[in-house]
Amino acid sequence: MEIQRLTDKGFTTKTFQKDAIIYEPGMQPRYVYFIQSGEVRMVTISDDGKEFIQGVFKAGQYFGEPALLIDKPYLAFTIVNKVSRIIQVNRQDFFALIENEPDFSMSLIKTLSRRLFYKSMMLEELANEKAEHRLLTIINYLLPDVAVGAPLKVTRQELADMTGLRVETVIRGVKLLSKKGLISLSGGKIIRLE
Amino acid sequence: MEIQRLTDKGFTTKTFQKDAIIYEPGMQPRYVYFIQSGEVRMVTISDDGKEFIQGVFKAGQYFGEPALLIDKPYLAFTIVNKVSRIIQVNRQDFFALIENEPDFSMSLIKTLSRRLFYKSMMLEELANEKAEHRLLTIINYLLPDVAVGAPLKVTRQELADMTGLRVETVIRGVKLLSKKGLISLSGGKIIRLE
DNA sequence: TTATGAATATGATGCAGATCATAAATCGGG
DNA sequence: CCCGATTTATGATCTGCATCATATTCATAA
Repeated sequence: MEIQRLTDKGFTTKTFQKDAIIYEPGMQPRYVYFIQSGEVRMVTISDDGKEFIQGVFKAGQYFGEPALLIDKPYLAFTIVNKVSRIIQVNRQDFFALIENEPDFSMSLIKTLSRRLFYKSMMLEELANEKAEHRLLTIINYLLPDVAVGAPLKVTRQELADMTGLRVETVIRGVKLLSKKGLISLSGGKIIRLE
Repeated sequence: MEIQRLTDKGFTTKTFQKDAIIYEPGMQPRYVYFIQSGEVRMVTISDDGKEFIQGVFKAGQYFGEPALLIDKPYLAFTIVNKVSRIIQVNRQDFFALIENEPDFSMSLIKTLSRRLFYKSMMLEELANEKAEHRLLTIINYLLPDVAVGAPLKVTRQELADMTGLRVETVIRGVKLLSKKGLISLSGGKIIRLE
């Protein structure tokens, strides 16, 4: 995996504690961040303090490239969910990585494409669909990542922050979806069937 | 420019008439589309027929790569705005392009990053901000592309379809923004100052 | 010019979801 | 097993924007 190759090359790891802010909107990008372990969330926060989850990144993934690549200040906060060990790769080294490692370049292209896909999907939802539809869409998007019969490890608040809704609306919406048989609940948790 | 190189290599051009649908949601991607001339829009359409503009593509640009790269069916329609001459590059040739032309690969990465940036910005707007704020944001996003003193060539309906609002709301919103001095109008058109 | 369709405009009404308040259930750590 | 904190739950009210209806203005071709 990419992280291994980086440590082999002598890149060092930095530890960030829970709730640490790795960068915030307006800052000029200096690094691309590769996660060795832990988890971070990328969120925008409106004037009245409401978070919107732009993405969640885990071990083996990287974040912060788009801003660095097009040389524009960050739009979002990146905040640590679980203590994380992170490799900061500066602009020069990152460009070298792209130019000298064709398979990294290809995987970056695919990663960007996947994120773009997700954002296009959510944009359509936020622009045109109402609460229940939005909820069903992210739930179905998240479910394939959990084992059959296992629950979705996500709070109603997190669903709210991914869909631009409010907790109360998510709580009511999830209940309705379950009543309609479109999802199945078990002890409050959303369960993957089949 | 990339298009020139493609025609040099013997790729041929196909003409699409206004309002032609190049692809639609659910279709399996087979090509990446390079625009030689003309203009297309990429839109998602909700059950009740409301369009959301995911992007607009003009001469020299290409579209359709993300779906092809991650091998998932299209999410959106791509519809011709103005008669267009388009080069269809199939999967194999497109991958060859990425692998054999390092500068194309880099420009693709930057293009994807720019689109991602735009979508992140709009997601925050649609999730958290109300009509006036959304309008000010796209207007300020679009303005740098027009000459100083020139008007924005965009209808209220198009602004509506980019922001997830309704025409009436856009009309009232634009008027308010101008009253507040946040934008300037001239004969109904939004003007770039300085 | 005038006709005709598109774009802009404006008022009235309805409704989904935000907001506010308060409570019950569940969870994680000592 | 208990306790404080987090998460889920539920009702009441408020509000921004959608929706509907109907003009008016603006372009463009005949």
